[in-house]
Amino acid sequence: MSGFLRYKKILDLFSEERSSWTVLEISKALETPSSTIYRIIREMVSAEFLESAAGSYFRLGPAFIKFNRIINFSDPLVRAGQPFLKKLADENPITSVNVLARLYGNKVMCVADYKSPSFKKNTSYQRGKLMPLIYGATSRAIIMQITNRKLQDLIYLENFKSDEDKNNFLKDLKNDRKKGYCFTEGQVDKGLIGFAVSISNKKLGIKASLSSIFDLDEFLLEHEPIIYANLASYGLLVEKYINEIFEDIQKYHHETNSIR
Amino acid sequence: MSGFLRYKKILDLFSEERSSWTVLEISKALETPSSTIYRIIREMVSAEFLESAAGSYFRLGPAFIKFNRIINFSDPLVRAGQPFLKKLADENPITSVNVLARLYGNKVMCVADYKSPSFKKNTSYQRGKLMPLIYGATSRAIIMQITNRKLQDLIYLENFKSDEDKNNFLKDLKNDRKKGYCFTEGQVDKGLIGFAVSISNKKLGIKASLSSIFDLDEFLLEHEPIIYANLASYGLLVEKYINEIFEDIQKYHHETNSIR
DNA sequence: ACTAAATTATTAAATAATGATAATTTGAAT
DNA sequence: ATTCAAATTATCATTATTTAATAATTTAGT
Repeated sequence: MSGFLRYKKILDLFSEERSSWTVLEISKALETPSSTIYRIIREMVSAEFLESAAGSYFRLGPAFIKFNRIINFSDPLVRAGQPFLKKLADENPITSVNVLARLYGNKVMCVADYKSPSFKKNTSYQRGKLMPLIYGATSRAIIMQITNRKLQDLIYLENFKSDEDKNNFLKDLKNDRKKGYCFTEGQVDKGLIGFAVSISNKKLGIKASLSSIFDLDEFLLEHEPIIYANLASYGLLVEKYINEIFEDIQKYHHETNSIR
Repeated sequence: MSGFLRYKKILDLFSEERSSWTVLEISKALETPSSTIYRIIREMVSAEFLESAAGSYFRLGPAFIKFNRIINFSDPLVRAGQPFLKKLADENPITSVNVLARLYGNKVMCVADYKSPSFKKNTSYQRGKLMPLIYGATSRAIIMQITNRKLQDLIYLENFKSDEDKNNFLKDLKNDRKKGYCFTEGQVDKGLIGFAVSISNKKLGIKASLSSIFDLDEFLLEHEPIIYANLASYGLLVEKYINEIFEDIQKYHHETNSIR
């Protein structure tokens, strides 16, 4: 264990389910002597990436809140898409959860979300949550942008029930790519359905999706065209704004570089 | 430069004002050879703490969004206080911005906020933003909990206009400590006034504040008692919930330890 | 005030980081 | 497709840091 990995492995222990650890627990989990862990933890506490909690436990530190904010105000995808999620929700024919998501390692991460105030069911899509790569429209609309070779690498570790299952998945993906949008039913949350379109920007290396999730009980077939129309138009709008943000950044860098 | 600091120094370059950097720029800023920076950046990109943006620039990576979420769902202060901010806003006599804040190094950081939808003016208090230690009711209600010795260390670097200024500040702070609440006018944002109470939990090492910020133009003297009453009662409520969360955590740790 | 647990300090040995330079890859403009 | 500069990676001897066993100290709960 060396370099940044040393620190990352400790941070990765902290999860929603288990959000505080003692040095001894970390030491056991990583099979590393506690004197070493004590030293590393001390470093991370002084950097505010960890902080001590009650009873010799440690938890994640406020540095993450600070950097999260900077991302919120600077990440092109979040900046461009965030403001439209409420509008999309308001224009959808029934209550919905609306999500911007992107790749994170071999998972999909929601980077912004807006839920209609009266949406009743629980949904897994919340900002910062990692979602499975091969289930749900939100994920499909992202991975359908990825070319075959890289896709193979990405889904290498996914355990499909059978080869047939995997081939069907790939065939469906190919069809979705042609259509330009995705639909799935109950793949992530029982009783919910999802519609999604791709969001991309080559220059910024963005491969993402915009999706709306509905309660199956409220959904009627006649809603479908409106849903698709909304997603398609807001998808394009988000892409347009990403591009504007990209140009702003370019201009800014140009200015700051010529000042010197 | 060694240990975690190596990585933190790079991350600290990224700010709201300057959210993307090239390797060469980082190399210059930190006076470190670019071959070293390239190696470090590569590590951080693979850990998703940084990611490459367009034109050989790098920006903060999605790891921060993920860990921020875990904090949201696990930090006792955020968990306990977040749900009450809207209620506090709704019960205030005029539109307001309501903030939970805590110490972050020698600054004060807002960790949760709720703004009445119709609040018009801009305010500096937004989640994740660092605020000055010695200005604003939000900060005062935090530092008034700190005993003299530690307070001296904390404000050591603050530049007061004069020694008299500093002494007045300390005297006012002592008074506020007696009263149990703080009021300031226009110290952080022109045209805004702030009211705040302390939030603390000894076991969890929490020193924080709950504050309401109002537009001076809307404010009438008759609002004052209601504002104080709201802050006082919600402050106590938040402390009560922090304590319940503390006990939950204790119970959880007890269980997981006895399983083994 | 006592005690066990938590944390820090100290070390030589083991390991990793550094940075100058060379080699390679990438990407933008023909 | 070709070119060329800029970006990135690879190499490697030198230098500096990390490791982990142990001892010393501090902290926190009765």
